[in-house]
Amino acid sequence: MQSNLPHLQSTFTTDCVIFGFQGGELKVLLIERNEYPFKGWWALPGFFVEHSETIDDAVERILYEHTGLRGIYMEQLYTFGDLKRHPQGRIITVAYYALLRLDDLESQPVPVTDYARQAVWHPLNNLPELGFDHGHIIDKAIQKVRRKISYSPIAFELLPEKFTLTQLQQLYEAIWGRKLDKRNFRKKMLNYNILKELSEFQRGVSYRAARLYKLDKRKYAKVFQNELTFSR
Amino acid sequence: MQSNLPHLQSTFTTDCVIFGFQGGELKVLLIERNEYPFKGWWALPGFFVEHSETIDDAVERILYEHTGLRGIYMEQLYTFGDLKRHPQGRIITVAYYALLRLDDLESQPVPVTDYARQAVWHPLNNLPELGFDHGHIIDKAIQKVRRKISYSPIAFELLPEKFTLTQLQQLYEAIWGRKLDKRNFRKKMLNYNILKELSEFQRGVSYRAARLYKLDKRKYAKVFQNELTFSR
DNA sequence: ATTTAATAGTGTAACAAATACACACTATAT
DNA sequence: ATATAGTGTGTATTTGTTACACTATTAAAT
Repeated sequence: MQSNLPHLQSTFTTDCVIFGFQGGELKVLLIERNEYPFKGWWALPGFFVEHSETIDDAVERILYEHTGLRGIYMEQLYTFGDLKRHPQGRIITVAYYALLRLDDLESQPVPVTDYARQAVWHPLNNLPELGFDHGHIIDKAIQKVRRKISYSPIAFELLPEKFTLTQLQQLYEAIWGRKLDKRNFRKKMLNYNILKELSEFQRGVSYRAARLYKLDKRKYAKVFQNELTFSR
Repeated sequence: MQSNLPHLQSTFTTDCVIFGFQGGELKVLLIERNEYPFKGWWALPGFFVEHSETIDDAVERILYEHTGLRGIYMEQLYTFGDLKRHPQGRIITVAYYALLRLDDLESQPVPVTDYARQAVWHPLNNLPELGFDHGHIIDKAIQKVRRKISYSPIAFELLPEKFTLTQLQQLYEAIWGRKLDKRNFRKKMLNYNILKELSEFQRGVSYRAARLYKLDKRKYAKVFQNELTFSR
């Protein structure tokens, strides 16, 4: 903010907590690092932000490098700048979180970068030890998502296009870590009038097939502006 | 996040949206810049973060330099990193907001830094044109505060220790930009049980003096953890 | 053909919270 | 004494939240 300072190279990173939902469980995509520091450790996907890209662009790039997908829902989370968080000196990281439809992935993601040896989905409730302050970043991310699904329909970013109400409920339960009443959940959710009831049903299950729903995009957009109040 | 990179000086700034409440109005402390770029323009207080301080420390320092106060409530807001936001190249800024009891200030604040010629409280609804992307940062800050007073008792950070219910209501009205019903407001606020009714009353008013209240710190702390739901 | 297992799908009563709404009271200034 | 300006209070209505249990449907196993 001051003048007469040298034109310095920016040195900050971005790290991204990528959430997915599968088998009734929330998962986080972690990489095994192939570079020092923390070589061989698990960590969040993330890298230095290039000089010519915005932070959002850098995150989109990182998401693409690790998942092969573009246009993933993402939001800035917090900027971490403790003096000791990076062994090479104080390097701040602008952390993001992203929400991903796991069924959009064709297979286990293969990162196309050098700094990651592999990328693996880990259940949120059973994470390995992480390098840097990445454990802390994930904590903050889940807290944010927990709050945000109460007033914003971001949960749908984690579900396939067509989903059952039970899947939606299980997702809320996974994020909040608490069981919900089926009848009350359905009543409330259908009352928002943001779901379109399809005439399609689940297939390949050995019990009564559930009806599929999808978002009504127009109403969804309105709700995104106005805010929901979804609690308990 | 990668190794074998030179140990570079960090070059990022922090800017702080300092809110105050006076005369039923929300105000923002702006400085008149005494340095290029944007010399002579109004802008947010903010500066480069030193290499040896955390971001929080830098913000506390900046708050102290401009208000003479320590221990002000503050929270990180967002990190802005557009390529064009700073004329000297891409310098990101980690923006914070702070809430200040204006009656704690003895007089108009005098900044002790070189880069500010003066610091002046401006009504939020009538701001001058600002340098950098600072207008945008203020927008984002007020949105955040607007949401946050719905679930967290941060409003009290803007009021004197002893306040009337009408002052509290006017503060909510100023932040939300909407009139509230007096009876409903009082019922709801008193129901949270976080206020202590004093036997003191307002003085020096030419009409019926209002009762003073203050926070019950113990109950306040609990509510801070558990969250309120204060809407409408 | 019948049974079993697994999950889908549905309604109501009780309670709590939010809203809408109007008038009497009190301190001071003149 | 009276005008002024803001304080302080209650209730009925509507809306939202909670608690709670059984029947329906399908595929698989027998």
